[in-house]
Amino acid sequence: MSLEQFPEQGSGLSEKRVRSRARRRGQLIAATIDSINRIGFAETTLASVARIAGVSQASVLFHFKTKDALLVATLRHLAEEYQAAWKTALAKAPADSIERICTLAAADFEPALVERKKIAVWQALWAEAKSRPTYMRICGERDAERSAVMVAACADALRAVGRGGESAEDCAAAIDSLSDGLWQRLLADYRSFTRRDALRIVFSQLKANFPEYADQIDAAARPRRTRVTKGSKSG
Amino acid sequence: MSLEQFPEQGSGLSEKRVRSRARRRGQLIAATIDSINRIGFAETTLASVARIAGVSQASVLFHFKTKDALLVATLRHLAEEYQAAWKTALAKAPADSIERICTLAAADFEPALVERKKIAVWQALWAEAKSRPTYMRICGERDAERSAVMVAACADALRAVGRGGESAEDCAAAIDSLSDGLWQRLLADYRSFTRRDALRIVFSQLKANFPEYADQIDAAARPRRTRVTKGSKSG
DNA sequence: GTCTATACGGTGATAGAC
DNA sequence: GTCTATCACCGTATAGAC
Repeated sequence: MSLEQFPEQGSGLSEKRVRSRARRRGQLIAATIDSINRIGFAETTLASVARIAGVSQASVLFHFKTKDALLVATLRHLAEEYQAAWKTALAKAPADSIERICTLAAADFEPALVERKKIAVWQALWAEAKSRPTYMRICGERDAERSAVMVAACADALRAVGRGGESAEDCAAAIDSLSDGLWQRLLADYRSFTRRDALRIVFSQLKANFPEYADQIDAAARPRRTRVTKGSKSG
Repeated sequence: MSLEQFPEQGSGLSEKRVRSRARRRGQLIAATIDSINRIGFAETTLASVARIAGVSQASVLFHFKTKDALLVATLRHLAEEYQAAWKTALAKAPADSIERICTLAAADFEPALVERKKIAVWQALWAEAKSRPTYMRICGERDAERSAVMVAACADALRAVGRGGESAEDCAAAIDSLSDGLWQRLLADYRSFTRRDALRIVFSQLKANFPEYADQIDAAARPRRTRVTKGSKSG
């Protein structure tokens, strides 16, 4: 989950140089997130990002050739973080299908992911995605892979309790759409609606959909020990 | 559900004049929706709206003093349309609590509301709302009233089946958040995901949450005769 | 009411010194 | 790499003719 790779210019740079570069880019992406969070996507300019990062406008453009490239890098960063979160969680989860469903559902609300400013940026970029093919592509890839895993887990779980005739797609769509809606609410009602509220609702809906697994779902809901361990990069 | 009222300058204008004005404003709001739908919120300018509406930029500013006023009017228009839709639906629904829940849940997906371009505008304006107090207020009012009705209906329904101990707030939040998420998906997967898919999933979740009312929910799901009758203005 | 013309500030991007 | 200075352009908004 390193911040950025540079496939464009991978060679000829000392490792130190590369890391320094990556750090700067990370700072600028963070500043972009801050800016969108504070003043919104439409109002975010190179000037606002530069000011928050404490550098000059030209410096931003030195690291990202264009404003658009900066925004795309920001979106990609969030998408990668999201993907890493659920993949890591899934890797640690038992192989049982209902456990996998619970794990995937809960992973959406890991503390690092539901930071208010990040949700704000997701919403903003996602809203713009419709008219920006590049954004759409990045977001689409994010969802496709996860969605496939969720559908498969739902199909398994349904089959295991003799409900193989029901639509696993619909089941997965219900769970995932609920997550999306709860994210939205986390952004809107951030004072009165918390991550714990969201998790409680998610698990209540899992139980409603899979009453046969009620005990297991309760058990999965209890260890609120959602260790994120995000820093661990392979290398 | 008339397009616009003019509380600011209500007097001294002939009725004809007032209506002509309202029509123009309606056209400009429609053009704004088109623009946001096509090129996104950030790229929408007075020029783009004027071009779509087929008038000059100055003409837009004659009817809406500022660009911001135009955007606020657009958001307000959508919010009023939304509110009118669920209120009308609710007025025609039986008084039974589960019927009211079904009606409210289904009202979110009336054909007039789930036009792709309208969802696109909702998403865009909602994403900006965080950094625009005025938007937030308009959206907040929209949700507060409806949410209260939904919570009350859930509380009734739960009590009626001896589950009064469960949280009606959570129940309502689950239903409403699902709707929000499904709206998002209607926008993203508009080719493969339709209004009917959304309705099917909503009703499946209602049944999962209220298995005691399965028959009634099925019955409510069947009459897909969602007449909108939107034109009827009280006069 | 609608237009054309225009003022004026801010925006993304470049040039070139350090 | 980072800065200041600068460019061309485009955004909102206004003025004034018709």
